[in-house]
Amino acid sequence: MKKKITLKQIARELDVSISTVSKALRDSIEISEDTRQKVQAFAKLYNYRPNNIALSLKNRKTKTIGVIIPEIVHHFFSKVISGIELVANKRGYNVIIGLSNESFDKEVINMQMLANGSIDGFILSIAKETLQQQDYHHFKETINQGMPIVMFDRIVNEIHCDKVIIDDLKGSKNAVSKLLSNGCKNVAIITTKDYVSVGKLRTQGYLEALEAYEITPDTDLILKVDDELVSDDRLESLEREIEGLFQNNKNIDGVFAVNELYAIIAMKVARNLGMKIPDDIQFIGFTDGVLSKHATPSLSTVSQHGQEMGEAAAKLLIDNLERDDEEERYTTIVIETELIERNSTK
Amino acid sequence: MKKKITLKQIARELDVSISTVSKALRDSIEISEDTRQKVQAFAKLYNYRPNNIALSLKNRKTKTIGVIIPEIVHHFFSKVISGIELVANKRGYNVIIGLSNESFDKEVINMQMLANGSIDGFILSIAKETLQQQDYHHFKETINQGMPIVMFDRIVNEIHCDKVIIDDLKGSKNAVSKLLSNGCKNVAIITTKDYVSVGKLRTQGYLEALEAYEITPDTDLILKVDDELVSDDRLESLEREIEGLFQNNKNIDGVFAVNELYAIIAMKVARNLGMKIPDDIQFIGFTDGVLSKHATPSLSTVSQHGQEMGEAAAKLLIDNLERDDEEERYTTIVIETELIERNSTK
DNA sequence: TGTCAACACGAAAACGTTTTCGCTATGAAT
DNA sequence: ATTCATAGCGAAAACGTTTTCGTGTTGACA
Repeated sequence: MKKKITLKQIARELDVSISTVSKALRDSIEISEDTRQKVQAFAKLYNYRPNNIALSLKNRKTKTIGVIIPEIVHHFFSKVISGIELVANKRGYNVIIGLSNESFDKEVINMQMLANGSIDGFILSIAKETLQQQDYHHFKETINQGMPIVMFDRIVNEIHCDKVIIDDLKGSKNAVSKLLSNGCKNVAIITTKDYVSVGKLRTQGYLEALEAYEITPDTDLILKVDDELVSDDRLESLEREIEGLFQNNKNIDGVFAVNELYAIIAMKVARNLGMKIPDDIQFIGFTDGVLSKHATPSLSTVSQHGQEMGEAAAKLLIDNLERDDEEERYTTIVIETELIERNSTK
Repeated sequence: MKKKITLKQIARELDVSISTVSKALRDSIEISEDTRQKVQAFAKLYNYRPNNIALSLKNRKTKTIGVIIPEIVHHFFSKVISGIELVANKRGYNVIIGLSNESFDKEVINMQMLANGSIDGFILSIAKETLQQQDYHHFKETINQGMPIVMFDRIVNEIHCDKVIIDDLKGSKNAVSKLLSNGCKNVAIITTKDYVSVGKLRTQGYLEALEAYEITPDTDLILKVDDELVSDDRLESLEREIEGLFQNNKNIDGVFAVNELYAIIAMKVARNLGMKIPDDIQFIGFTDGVLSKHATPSLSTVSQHGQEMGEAAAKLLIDNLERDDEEERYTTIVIETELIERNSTK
């Protein structure tokens, strides 16, 4: 087992100084051709690589990005990470992951763990609990210490930083408009409680679409589900809620759901009730994931383009990190959504 | 913007030495009650936290685990990460992610990026291309340099290190036996090419189950699909392949697929051909993901318990890192699979 | 008064780099 | 012969810690 070799060891071995070795390896003109070759050959032989930690300490930058997300077993978030990793790697950065698990405390702890010099900046999506408690001091403190943050998807206006979002309102408005233009007269929405910003916005898009078609919203057709974090028994009760929705409103002929799972479950319930998709009832979901694509019938969805969001966020952060003018100008990038039409709509 | 404060700054501010500050913060008995309180108060006021990079350099350990996986937009792998993160965090470690994207080169580059001091050890699952080329020098070198590796799922016997696997053979043998005991007479398997070790093992399990039931394997019923990495047009051709399988073998009444997607697609094809599930034909997949649970009919699967695998791998690695006896004894942990019966089987 | 332990603190090394500055020897130019 | 530029290299500082060792002051005790 030959341990990693250091400059000091090379220096001792070749009977030169550490500085000489360092310079020789970086092709400095100060060093004679002779010694340069000697050093480089030796270094190659022993497979020398500069110690990253030492470099980080010296340069006061780690070339590492911290990413905090609510969960990773989730198509959207893993897509985003995939995008982050892509541009980060291309630009010589590493990605270090923290999971908040939708918990405020874990979010804070994770950020503290990373903010002590381990990373150069954050990319994050806010935990639900944090959104509920509306306690954002940890973000403010981090930014105050000079560590840049890029937020994506679940953001909050109160915090002043770079952001990458989609136009939730427009995306859902489009989707609902599509249902209406496809002939649906009674479109229901399955959404989340309002504290989830995206849920709220998507509900608003629904309402605006109705308005554009001069339809008065019917509160009976708006189902606000308690939580997105779905355990197995929550699933059961969700099914019953949706079943109730359909039973009490026999005229429903279109459903817009603010996420993929709600839409899939609603389709299942509808089919069990004997409705034909898309003839009797049409469905559109939000967030294009593996479920939408492979469901039967395949589900039309509003794609969030998670990978692009990740790429944009990473670009924003790294550009910021490598920009030397100190002038802070925060930008918000809006990624366009895309309505992917499949077999759950006509 | 108040930047992070250092020991040196505290020392200067309070007119004591750096050593005194350091000791005071760590409650050393060398320091008088007076100065201790003064220093601690000051540190708290300025929210002092030791710089992680400096600590890493000094201690020659980073308390960070490097994870290299083929892709992250994948239920199984994200589950594993989730498990790794859980125990890593609990034990004060961070997790840094590298994606090989199934490419040999990216695997090597990623490992080099991390092996230069950024991490204390690796947890990884081998890229397909690496398995094909059978070039494992980067693993050997890493281990030789004293950096421990834990492999999970896609392993290779040639490399001597800790491993976490499932009993692929047993898992698939169980699944196929289940189909047979459910009355299936002609069970087909949809599998991958043999270079993917798990594909090979699962195929073998299939054969052993048949043997146990004294059934002679029919090569027509063994469909070896080219690649697991499925792009959209690959999907189409996969459907046609499976359709061919069914058309040419009308007697098939059971299907075992080595992953979830193959099973879902096969179910779809079968349904389109007018077969009733599970009456005419039964299905079991491998890898319990979101598709299996929410498909209609829901798919019976062999669960790999990804999260547990991640937890076990992290525990193995950290135990190794924190053990001081130098005696190397590699262990292989086998995580039990579980057959989850849903509606695609009787 | 002289000795010694205990106390409280500081200096410095070490981790592995990079970089600035200074030094010496060589040869050329005056 | 003296000056001077230059080539080639080394010493040391710096990044932020922790820890070992040394040192000065105090008070107690013989």
